[in-house]
Amino acid sequence: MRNTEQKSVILEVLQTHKDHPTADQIYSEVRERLPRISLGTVYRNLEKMSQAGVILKLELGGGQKRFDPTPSDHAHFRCVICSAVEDLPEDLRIDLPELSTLDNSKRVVLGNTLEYYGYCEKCAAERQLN
Amino acid sequence: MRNTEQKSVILEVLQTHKDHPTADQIYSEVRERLPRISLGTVYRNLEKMSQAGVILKLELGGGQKRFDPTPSDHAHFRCVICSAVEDLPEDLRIDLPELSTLDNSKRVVLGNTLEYYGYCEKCAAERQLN
DNA sequence: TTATATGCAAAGTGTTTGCATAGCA
DNA sequence: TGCTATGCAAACACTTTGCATATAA
Repeated sequence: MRNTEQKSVILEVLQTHKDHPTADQIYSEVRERLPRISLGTVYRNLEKMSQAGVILKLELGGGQKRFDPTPSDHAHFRCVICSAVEDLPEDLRIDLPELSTLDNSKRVVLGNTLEYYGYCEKCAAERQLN
Repeated sequence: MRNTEQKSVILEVLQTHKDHPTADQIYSEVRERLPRISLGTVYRNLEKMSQAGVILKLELGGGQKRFDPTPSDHAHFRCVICSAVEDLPEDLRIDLPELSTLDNSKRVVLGNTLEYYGYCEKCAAERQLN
């Protein structure tokens, strides 16, 4: 993996985020610094970095992939109606079993994500009305 | 939600699965019983049933949504290289915090999924070679 | 009877890819 | 120098949607 300005700007932009931006959110922010960068380059770099374990590619619903600068444990709540994704409080995180207990295969475990799903506050309210 | 033959066949087909088929896998199996059903109908019904909490829509990576007949707790392993999704042994499941502890919002929690990610056995092996 | 569901096909959305050029190592 | 990354645009894969018709309640 070669070091290019595009790649480092993408990573820097991503690291300023506390949430999980989509590729085109990243693209538009990166373009403020590199106006000629292409969306394809953004996708290619995000993909490579997530394969390298530098960042995390999340598939949280809503049709768009999201990217996380800190590949650490996370808990999210996803609404099955409107696809909204909300972060859950840190202290919700539970102690997961030792990764090695996954089984005795040769998988390399980089991390995990925990996702709750259901109706968000807004959709739950609208549901009551029907 | 009206009961139609299409809907019940879709649900029946899904319930024969122990894995998490994609919409077009379901479509092709349903078509053996209802040759004139359309893909759009399959999508519409899967969406409705997942909104109703009857089934679970999973976004596990690989670009395709997957559907699960039993909206119960699940643990998966996803390869960040090849996007393969593997089921993890049942006994891996951990005791999650009481859903009510999520916070004191008015969210309705239907369930949760736990996902590990990393390199699957095959991709881990190929990675060693490089 | 009438509102919801269907089949069909077209449109949409997000993502990937081929190719010629640029630029890192 | 040689090989990887880029920009551009076209192609792709999956999903959603408009519309006229069919059908459950």
